[in-house]
Amino acid sequence: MKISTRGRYALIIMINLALNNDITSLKDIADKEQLPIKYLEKIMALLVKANLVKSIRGKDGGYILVKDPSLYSIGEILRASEGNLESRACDTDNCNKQATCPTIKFFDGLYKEINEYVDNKKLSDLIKEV
Amino acid sequence: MKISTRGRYALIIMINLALNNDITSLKDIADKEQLPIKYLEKIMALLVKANLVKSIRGKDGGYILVKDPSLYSIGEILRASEGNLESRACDTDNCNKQATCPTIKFFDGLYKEINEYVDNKKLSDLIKEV
DNA sequence: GTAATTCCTACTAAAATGGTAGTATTATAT
DNA sequence: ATATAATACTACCATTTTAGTAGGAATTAC
Repeated sequence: MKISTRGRYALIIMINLALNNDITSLKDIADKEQLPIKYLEKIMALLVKANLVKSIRGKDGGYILVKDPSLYSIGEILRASEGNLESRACDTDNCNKQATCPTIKFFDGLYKEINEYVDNKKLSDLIKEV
Repeated sequence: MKISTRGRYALIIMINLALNNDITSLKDIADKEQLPIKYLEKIMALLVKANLVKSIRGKDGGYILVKDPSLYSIGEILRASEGNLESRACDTDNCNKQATCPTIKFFDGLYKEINEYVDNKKLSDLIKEV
């Protein structure tokens, strides 16, 4: 039921990019936040792949947001880094009891609550709260 | 961000006890639900320890609920089986950046949402939904 | 050409998950 | 009393996930 460090670091990366508002190297973020750069690299790859940030290669390269911080929901950042936020671990498609399973509605309701919360919160909201 | 099978099986166990409304052996539940009895045993131990069910040892023994299904929140069942439902994996007590960390409020808000949802849902609600 | 950066692939240690196995203990039915 | 059927307890284990580390290739500014 936890957001792992992968998702949390992704948020921290995005917050840094939003605050810096310019091309920012991973090294700068890693140094400032005291986080392992090699691990951040892997997380950044997920964010790039999801088109949440643009990368600029070569010397003086780095990363930059592709839109205004107010247009990023926390949900899209977490989904890009953590995978979907489904709270039900079972696979209803391959479950032969799904028609009568009393837990499905509960899990799907929880899923909806979580998604609503994370999609309504924006990256810009996190920055304001500092 | 998932409830593992541990929590889901705990719910299934509790639903079975509620529906049967009498002393019920784990074997009966395992057979009916086609789940591994030895694994359910371990989950049941957590439920007993949390005083959610009473165990009756010896022949014709089994387990029985200690209160009406409407008095069990799903939250207390999940917390007993899964541990707390905190969505933040970092340890704020031992974090030297907590004063300025912009993610804490977000995580604590999500935690609150999740707990509200699971605490308002009752075991009896799941049964009605079958 | 050099330095600084991203990109890519592979490896790894530790923890969590989802079990299994065997035995001890308890209490009931007969 | 004893066989039986149940819970209680302890130890083990395979797989997956998490949280990294390592090394180098590709790219670009200067």
